Order: sequence, then structure tokens, then C-alpha cells
Amino acid sequence: MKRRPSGIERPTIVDVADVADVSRQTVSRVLADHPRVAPATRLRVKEAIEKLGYRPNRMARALVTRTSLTFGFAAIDMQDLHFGDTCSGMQAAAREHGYYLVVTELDIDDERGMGTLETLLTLGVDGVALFPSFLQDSDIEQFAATSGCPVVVIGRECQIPNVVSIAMDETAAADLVVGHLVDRGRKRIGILMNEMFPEVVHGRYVALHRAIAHHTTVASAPVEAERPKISHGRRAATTLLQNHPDLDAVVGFNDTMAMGALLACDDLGLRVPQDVAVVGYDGITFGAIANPPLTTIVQDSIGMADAAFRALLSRVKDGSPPEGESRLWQPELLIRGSS
Amino acid sequence: MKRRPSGIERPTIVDVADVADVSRQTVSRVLADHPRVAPATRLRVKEAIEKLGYRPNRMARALVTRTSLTFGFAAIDMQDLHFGDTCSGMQAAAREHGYYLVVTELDIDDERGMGTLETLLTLGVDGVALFPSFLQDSDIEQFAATSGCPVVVIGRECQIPNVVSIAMDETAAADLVVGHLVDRGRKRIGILMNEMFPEVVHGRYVALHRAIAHHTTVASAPVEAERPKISHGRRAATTLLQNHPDLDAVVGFNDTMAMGALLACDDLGLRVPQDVAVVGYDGITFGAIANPPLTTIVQDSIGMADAAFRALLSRVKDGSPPEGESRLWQPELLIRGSS
DNA sequence: TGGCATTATGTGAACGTTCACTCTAGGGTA
DNA sequence: TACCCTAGAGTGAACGTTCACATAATGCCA
Repeated sequence: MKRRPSGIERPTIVDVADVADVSRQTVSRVLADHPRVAPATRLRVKEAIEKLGYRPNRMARALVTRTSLTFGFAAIDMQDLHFGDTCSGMQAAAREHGYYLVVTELDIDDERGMGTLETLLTLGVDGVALFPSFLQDSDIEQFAATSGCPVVVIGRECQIPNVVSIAMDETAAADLVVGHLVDRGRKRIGILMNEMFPEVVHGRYVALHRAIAHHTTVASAPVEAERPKISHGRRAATTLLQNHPDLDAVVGFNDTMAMGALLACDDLGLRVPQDVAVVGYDGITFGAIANPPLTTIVQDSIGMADAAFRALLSRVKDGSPPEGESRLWQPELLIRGSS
Repeated sequence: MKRRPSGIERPTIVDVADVADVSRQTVSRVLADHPRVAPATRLRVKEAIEKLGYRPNRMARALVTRTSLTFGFAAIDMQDLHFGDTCSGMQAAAREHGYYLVVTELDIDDERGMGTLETLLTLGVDGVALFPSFLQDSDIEQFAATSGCPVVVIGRECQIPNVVSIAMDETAAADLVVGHLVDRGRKRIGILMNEMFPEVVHGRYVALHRAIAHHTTVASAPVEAERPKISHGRRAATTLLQNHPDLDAVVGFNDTMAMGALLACDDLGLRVPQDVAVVGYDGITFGAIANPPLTTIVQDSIGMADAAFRALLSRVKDGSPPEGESRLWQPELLIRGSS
């Protein structure tokens, strides 16, 4: 009696072996480009593979090798504009090295998102990239310790044993932003913060505060926190500007919030950049069509994605972290019309 | 001698069985919520699972059941703004049903993208969703036939045996757009087309042409085709408007191109909407902050993603397509300042 | 008591692959 | 001839799970 539930039967290595009249081990050797196969045999096997349309079963292979040539990529939010760049970049790097990327969205509702990560493990990934994970450092640390596979955190600096973090230099970015604003004569800067995922947000928050204290005569900056969406940014900026009429600059946690701030300025009859300068983070394309075009901090998403992949790969290969694993990525300031 | 290459040993079902002092089959039954397990035994097993932190190995399970509870989601472009919505929606639906989604980006460079799809199969997915696939119908047909798993195409209507397509009603959308423009007194409409992926684009192209021929006195509309990016849209719109000074409306293939058209109008000193009306497709958030805010066609991405998942699921479960599989999704017109 | 369901649990094989090892034929060297 | 080496190919076991079947214990009824 057949067990196979339905559908087409995909050929197995044994089918190939039968057709080529060799053992399955020989087929396996051809697949792995093992040198000790006679040229004639190799040819016969390759023909059989072609003829049957055989594709090796990665699951069976992973079961015995304990290596799936697959990395997991766990993101908070696939609608995030960075996600696409980073994920594409990692996919490209992975493909180049014969790896496969399994992408998943962490479930925020799930208690601390750990459940989804565990499921990723049951899939047999060899390593995991967390795209700016909202998980707490302690959770990541525990996961890294018990998962038995390398872990990389992208987009957020963190000091966790055995975890590589690929992140932008927030201090440098804040210096660029605040320095630029001060150069343009701004004296009083307000901040639009992301109220979600404190673990992710904190570094930028602190860096901006420090830079403002350092570059301006005012020791602290007023802050309004909301979700990182246009409408929320608009609301937060309205509140901020109404409560602090002396502000002559607003820095958004990201471009989306900053674009909300542009709308808020319009609502309040404030001219940008004459009355208020607005700066964002991320360098999203749509910043260019904002009115006025948005000044923003850009980072090398693709390069960071590539580094993340290489970090995982080198960990898997020889267990050691790659060179310069914790170097911070330098941001650039893209000056446009809003400042 | 140990084989395990490195890292933590994850407990297996046998470890659990040892601790709970039962057979592995009993553990398996507890995992599957099989009724024929004594309550006391069930409790003991669950405690052992908890104590060891055991997670079943999906690959081993998939090997024997020939079912991985995993669907593949293949996208052209993860930076596409629809991608996030659709993918999130499918993930949510999948998670709800105990399924897992493996997301991958099709490699355009790869000869017709088939290689990536094949790799997806070696991962053992139970079904595949193609997010608006640039693959040719014949390739999809062949893939559906040889893969032995259900295939769904999202975002593009196609008539392929055994393939469910989840798509918006392009005819209705074109009628909405053109009808609206004609209502506002527009007489001469130009089209900004996507030059990439003819298979994906064709339906919208034809529908718009038909609607224009039907609603206006002009039998045909001038078309300019470029890549669906802001800068390309700007260039295409400039060309279009310069070559056809009589145009009083421009329809963009998507919001991104339409936003390029807004810039082009600004470049050419044309007022929107007084001189030229501009309409896009997709309803992306940033359309709201364009200047003026962009009129656009919106579709229910989440609902479509959900339907795509259910289509795959019902195929896997009983081999039959779900009810009303090929119904088209109705678009809505979101009227804003640009028309 | 015998007979027969019914419930709870265990056993061997299988899924498709690779690993560690064995076997064979042929050639070179002393 | 006797010996060892090497290239080429094969064999059984293992990876971690579930399936189909077998077994043991229990309850019920005649």
C-alpha cells in the first residue's frame, strides 16, 4: 500500500542510482563533486539526474549532516522600509554562497516573540539574523545560548556574548544631524521618538540627547514619542511644536515620522525650513518627494546585510567570529530642502 | 565517536521518552494530541518535554509524513510596497493554522527565475505562492505540473490549469479611474506604464486602454513605459507631457510612478490638478504626503493574502480548490487632491 | 469461565540522505 | 612472487520522526 498522500512523486537518489546503474553513494559523491568518481560514471550519473529531473531533498540531507545551509531572518515588521533592502541584500549574499534564507516575521503578540524564533529553530536553520529585534538583550542572550546556532542582530548595537551586532554608529549619526542643524543656525531642537520597542530605539535616543547637549547651549531637548507612522508623527510633532513654540528644528526618529512633522508644520502654518528645520533617519526614497524634500541620515543597508551574512557564515564554518565583527557602520547625512 | 559537529545538542524525542519512561511513539502521540494516551502518562511526557526544552524536529517529521506544514512565498521584489502587506498577511494566516511561511526573493538574473523556485521545493514546502510572478504562464504551468504541490499566483490574473490566481479586478479598477477622471471633465488621458515584467503588467495596461476607449472620445491613449520608480516615473511623465501637450490627466502604473509624475508636472510648470490630474495605483501611505496628495486605487492586500493562504491550505487538505477560487477582488478609488 | 471489544503502550520499518567503513581490481616495487 | 598502495565503488548504520501493526491489560457480557 502506498503511503504517499497525493501529488507527483519526486525522484529520489535511489531512482537516479538505478537509472545510472550505480550505488546511491556514488550518486551522492557526484552531487558533492567528490574527486574519486570515474569520469564515465560521473557522466552517467549526471545524465540520469537530468533525465529524471532529480533534486536532492534538503531535509533528508540536513537530518544526517546536521547542517541545512539555511539561515533564518527574523524581522519585526516586513512593512518597514529597511526590511526590503536588508533582506534582499542578505538573500543575494546567501544565494552566492549556496545558502538559503528563510524569512519570518516575529509575532509581537506572542510572549516576547520567542515562540516564533523557536519555530525557526525547528526548521533547522544554521543561524539566525534578528532584524532590529525588539527582544530584550537577556532574551537574545538566552536564545543564543540554548539554540546552539550563531545569532546576529542587525540594526541595533548590543553587547551580548557570542552575538555579533551589525549596527550604525548612532553617536556619529547624531553628531552629523545636530552638527548640521547648529551649522544652519538652529538653537532649539526637538525630538520625535518611536514609542515602540525601547530596546531598538534607546541608542538613537541617547545619542541625540548627548549630541544636543554637546552642540547647543540647551542641555536638554523636548521629546514626544509615538508610533513610527506618518499620522502618529504628525500628531506628535503638533503636540511638540505647540508645547514648545521656541523650537526651530525637529529631528524624527525615522523619515516616516519626520514626514509627519512636515505635515504638522503645514497644519500650524510654520514654514520649512525657514521657521522649523526637519531631519529624518533612513533615507527612504519618498523623502525626495516630500514638500520640501527631506534631509535625512542614510546608511548602507546592503553592506550591512552582507556583513550580517558573512558573520553568520564564518561562525558556522570555523566557529569563530569574523574580523572586525563589531565595527560600527558610518552614517551619511543627505542634505535636502527641509533643513 | 561523536558525529555532531558543534554547538548545543538539542534533545530528541528519544531523550524525552527516556526521561518520561515511555516509548518514543507515546511521546509522539502526546505531541499530536492523540486521544489514546492515559492522562497520567500524558502529564509525565509533558513534564519531560518541558524539563528538557524539547522541540520536535520538523525536518525529520516532514521526511516521514511528506508534509512540512510549510508554504513557500516567492516574491519578485521585497522592496515592493505591497510585498510587506501581503507577506505579513499570509504569515499571520499561516501562523493561525500552524503553518510556517518560507519567504524568498526570485532571482531575476537566474534564467526565468525557475532555479530559485526549484530550490524552494528542495526545502520541502507543501505549496507555493507566487507574488506577482514575472514568470511566464507556460513556466508556471510547467512548475505547477511537475512540482507536485499547489501553486497560487497573487496579484495577477491568469488562467492556468490547477493554479489559483488571487487578483484585483483590473477592468473594474480601470473603470473607476477613468470614470472618475471623465467625471472631473478630463478629456485626454496619458498612461505611465511599467516596462518590467510584461506578464504582470499586461492586464492593467489592457484594462486602462479599454476603459479610455470606452469612456472618452479618444480611442487611444499615449503611453510611456519605464521602470516603476520615482525617478523613472518623473522622466517618463516629462516625455509624455512634452510629446502630448494636450493631456489633462496622467494615470501611473503605481503610486510610485504617479509621484514621479507629480514631480514632472512641477518641473514643467503644470499645476496639479488644475492643469493635469494624476492618479496612481496601490494606495501606499506616502501618497498622502505627496504634493498634492495622490488619488489612488486601493486593494485589500490583507484579504487577498488571506485568501491565498486558504487556497493553498484547502488544496493541501482535500486536493480541491476552495469555493469561489477565481473571484476577482474589487478595488476602491481613494480620491485625494491630485485629481 | 470463555470470548471479544476497547484502551494503552510498544516495536520494526520507513522517509531520503550522508558517514564511516569495507571491498575489489590494478599497478608499482622489492 | 609477495607486498603494499591507490582509485573506484559499495554496504550498513545513522539522522529524528511517524506509520502500520502487534501486544498487553482491562472491562463487559453471556
